[in-house]
Amino acid sequence: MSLDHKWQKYWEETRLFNAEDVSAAKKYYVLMMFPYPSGSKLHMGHCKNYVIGDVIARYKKMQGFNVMHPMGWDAFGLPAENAAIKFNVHPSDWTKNNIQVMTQQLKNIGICYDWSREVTTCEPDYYRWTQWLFLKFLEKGLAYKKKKEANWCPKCMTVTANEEVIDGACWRCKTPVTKKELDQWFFKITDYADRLLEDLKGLTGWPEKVKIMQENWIGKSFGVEIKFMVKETGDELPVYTTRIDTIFGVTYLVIAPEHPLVKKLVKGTEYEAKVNAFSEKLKMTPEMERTSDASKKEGFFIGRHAVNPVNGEAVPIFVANYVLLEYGTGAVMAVPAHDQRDFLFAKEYGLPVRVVISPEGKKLDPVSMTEAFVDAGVQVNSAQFDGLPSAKGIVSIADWIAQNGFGTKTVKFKLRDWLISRQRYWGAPIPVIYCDKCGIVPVPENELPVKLPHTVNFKPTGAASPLAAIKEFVETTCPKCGGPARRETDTMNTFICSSWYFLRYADAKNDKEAFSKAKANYWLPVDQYVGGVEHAILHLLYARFFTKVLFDLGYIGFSEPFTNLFTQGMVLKDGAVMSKSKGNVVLADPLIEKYGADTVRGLILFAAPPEKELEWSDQGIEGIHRFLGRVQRFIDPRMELLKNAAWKIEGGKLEKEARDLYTALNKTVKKVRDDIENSFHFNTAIAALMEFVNHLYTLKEPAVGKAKQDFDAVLGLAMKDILLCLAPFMPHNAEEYWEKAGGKGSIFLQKFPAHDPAFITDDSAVIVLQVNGKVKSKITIQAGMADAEVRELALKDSKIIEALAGKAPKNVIVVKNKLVNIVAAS
RNA sequence: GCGGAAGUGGCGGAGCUGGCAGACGCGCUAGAUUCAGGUUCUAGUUCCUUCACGGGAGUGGGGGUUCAAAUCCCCCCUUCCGCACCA
Repeated sequence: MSLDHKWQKYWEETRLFNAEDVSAAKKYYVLMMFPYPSGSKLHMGHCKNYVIGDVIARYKKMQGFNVMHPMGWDAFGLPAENAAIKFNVHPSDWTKNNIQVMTQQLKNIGICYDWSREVTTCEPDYYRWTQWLFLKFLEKGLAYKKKKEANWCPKCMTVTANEEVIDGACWRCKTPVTKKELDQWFFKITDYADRLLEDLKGLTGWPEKVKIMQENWIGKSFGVEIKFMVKETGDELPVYTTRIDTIFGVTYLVIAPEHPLVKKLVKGTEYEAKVNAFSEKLKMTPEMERTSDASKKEGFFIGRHAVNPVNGEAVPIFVANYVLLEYGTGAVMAVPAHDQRDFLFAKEYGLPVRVVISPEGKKLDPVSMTEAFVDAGVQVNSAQFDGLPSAKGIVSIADWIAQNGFGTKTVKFKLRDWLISRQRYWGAPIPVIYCDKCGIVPVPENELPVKLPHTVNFKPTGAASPLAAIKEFVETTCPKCGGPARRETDTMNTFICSSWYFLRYADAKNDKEAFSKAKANYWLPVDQYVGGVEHAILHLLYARFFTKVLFDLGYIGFSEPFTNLFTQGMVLKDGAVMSKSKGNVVLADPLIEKYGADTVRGLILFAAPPEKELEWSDQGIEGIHRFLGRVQRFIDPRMELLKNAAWKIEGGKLEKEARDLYTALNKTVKKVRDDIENSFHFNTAIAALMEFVNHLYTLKEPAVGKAKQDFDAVLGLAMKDILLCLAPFMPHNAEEYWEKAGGKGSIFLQKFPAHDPAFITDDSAVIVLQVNGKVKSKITIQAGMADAEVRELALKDSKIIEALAGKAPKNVIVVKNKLVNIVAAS
């Protein structure tokens, strides 16, 4: 049996890394974003993620924490279904098979999971609780059904959430999305917009980048909703603006072509057909195209006018492609002089430009302007507000409008409600029933789970989920009145499954509830979450939302799920992210086979700091391999010293050689600890260990007496500490030496070394001597020598005297234990 | 366009609150061990110049602050990432 397997088996059999629900030790919950069981063999990209988490888990265990490091599978979702269709197998079989393969692979690189807490989101004992959570949301009015135009991916044949549309395309398959009107289930994430934004401030353990991305996505803005009125019909037409200071510059209004009021306004007029054709066209245009060229503004007059409440002026109403139905009120007041989009549109269609904000000390000419003036300035042409700085104008005009009932001050968010229904098979069925008499009826909790039928006809049809074709599934009775009823046939977005899995790990086997409150409150929030930055918005926003809802419902006592977040850099190959579809994967197995798991782990960790992207290269693997060899060749002949090594040494009583070694050891241990704890910079931690091992090879052991005794004692400790420091990174070898050295039990039950703070500085210091900032000489002094004394020595140094060439020093700067810079006339 | 991160040898990367630029590793060169290859060990390896001692330049580019700048300030260039008609 190989060394790798020997220890992997040992860890598994001794359940060494299983977390305790009750423990005197402090808990530490380290979690990797769980993977999608895609069936691709483990490649270096995967390896990097899991090895990072593994190092943290093992390190924390050696610090005496009760560590929970679980693993599970985000197992529902389109790729399984698509692959199943392609290979003509059932998604369930495909998924199960993949899980098996991936589990083995994770074990092969020696990741220490608590497998007893494994969760698989496509299993009924998991999605039962996903469905239960849906019912809770429904109960609280946080889930609702609405007919709405939604993003539709023509390839995946389902609707998607806004968060899943990247650059106007489906985030999974990159197909440009179109719009489709369907009856859809939504989660009211907008109710939580403010808290999701506010609580970001408290997430001090999150990367700034991720917080900024969430902030932008939530997109809070302060403005005024102002009521225009359609002159011809008397309809109210509210618009939203953040630039109320420009209200007197409105020269026309623009409505989104899909706006319901538009239909009414043009009904029976010559514009009706034109508007319909226009909005149809926009609907079919992929969003990417519609928004790709910011300058291509298209639209036309619809024969109606709107009255500006502040001055009674009637301005023409247009429809145009650049106004979005979903944001604000779906209509905007156009101020071409001060908004670039309006400006371009006005120039295109010959609409008037009216300046109402003037730049300080300048005059704008509407005719000769080449772009909108969007900065702050002074109010002009703005009735009683003339002369006011526009920054004050925003406030005063808003107040005045509110007082006169022209409109109200409003806060808007870019964030929209989360569309959660999917017209696909491989997901958790939405647990509701439609009854002609009773309407929408939730499935009673004791009837959960609503099991996903094991059909073979799971190909998407386009209009409805494949479940709709399964009579036995659809036809049911109403839980309320007992009459005939139909089941909902859409399934849930898989991001729901992953929005609470971190809670399930705390109590994975519970068949009475999703998780016990006590266990959840013990284990969570997650102390260290690790994952890819690609989920900065999607998963991380949804998980925060779920946590807040569950907190409000009283199921948990915390409202943020992840205290610390670490986003690791991806592994690239030939400049692209490693992925099966790109055909640029470097598999882990062959390398593990050849060099052993520890060498592969070491290389990944040593090549770059973990947050950085890593362009894969095998170069360097020899270096790690050699290092392990050097450790072995050093320890083997000195095994007796290691076996007899003490746990603590009195530094003060050591002879010089031993004391120097002891100091070097302490510095190394401190560096390793600091690098792990402060920044997860495992690359420099490993480098420090290499440096120390190199140093050991250069040492000459004193021949006899106390000097030799002391030295040997420190050397024994040094070897022991090296093993302990190495253990989180290269666990198999560490265990092996630990055993050879007669260590009792696993090395992971030992304490990680701590440095002796009294011995981290050398007795002597090398001082750099500079003349005018250039190094001219070096001297060795007693560490901590007084500045005046060092200065004296520096000025007496022969090379310095030579460099000065008789010139008198103008100034001498002494930096303690570091350098002396002598400033002389040049 | 807006926001964020980054730019250091042939390569991956180190450089803490300003204080010897290039730790550690790869690669390369020379030597030792070896029948040979591999392994291992020793020495060297930023660039220019010099037989050498030495000297000069150097952290994307240009300015500045300072005794001293990869590090702080200003301007510019490049790359990557995110957002992008959000009114």
